[in-house]
Amino acid sequence: MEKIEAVTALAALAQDNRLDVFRLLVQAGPEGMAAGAVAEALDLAPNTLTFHFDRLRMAGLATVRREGRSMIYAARFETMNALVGFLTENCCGGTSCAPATPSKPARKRSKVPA
Amino acid sequence: MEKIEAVTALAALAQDNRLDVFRLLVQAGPEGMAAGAVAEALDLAPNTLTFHFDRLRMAGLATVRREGRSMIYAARFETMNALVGFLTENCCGGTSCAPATPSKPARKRSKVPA
DNA sequence: CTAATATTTCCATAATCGTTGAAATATGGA
DNA sequence: TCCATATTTCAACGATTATGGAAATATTAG
Repeated sequence: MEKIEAVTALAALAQDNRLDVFRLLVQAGPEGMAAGAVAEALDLAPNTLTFHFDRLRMAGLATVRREGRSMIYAARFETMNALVGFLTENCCGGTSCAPATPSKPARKRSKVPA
Repeated sequence: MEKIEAVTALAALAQDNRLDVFRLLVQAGPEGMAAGAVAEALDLAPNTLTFHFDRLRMAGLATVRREGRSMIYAARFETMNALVGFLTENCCGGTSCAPATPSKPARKRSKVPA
């Protein structure tokens, strides 16, 4: 995942209501969930919800499909996985989130291995 | 990690320059890095940098200490680790980022039966 | 003390954000 | 067809954001 995609995905999740929406979609699983059901579950106005869905979709974190009168939104797990991967690789020490690569052997403190 | 902390941390990382700053701090390791060094490395104005450092600190993603005339900023790996944990737990299927509730082994395409 | 360095604080500004209300669009049913 | 349902689009608004310039603060050197 590129940095710009990561920033967009992070921004998409960095909002109270939108994070709730995404969590709900995750819980709903791959089958997804109708916009109306999300609106009712989270008590959000339909137009506000459309705004948040758009953000999630532009960030690659959700997909839509029409089913009758309803729009069914579903989480894109692949993107979420890539985001977590990006954060782990780029914003953590390495595999786990440990202090990164001591460029030279630390003098004062001895580093705890693993 | 609470949801509100996660949102704050996500917002702190959801900005181009700030993500760069944090990544640099991660690379710098626990010893941290002087504000001026970050400014030079990323070509950012000192006041702009202070603004971004503040965000990172308020999100618990960085710490400061004074060393002579310099302010040394360091990444808070613990918070970053907690954030990744939050995302994995709450925004993914479970341990990894797999589709939640695989009630059935996902055939090619099945219409919603409910 | 004064001067230089390193960083922060203050004020201003354009841009973006999240929400609302009203109107528009799409679908399915009588 | 007309009507109800489901969702989107549009226009507007106050709030927040990221950045810039100028001035203030803290520390060290001379």
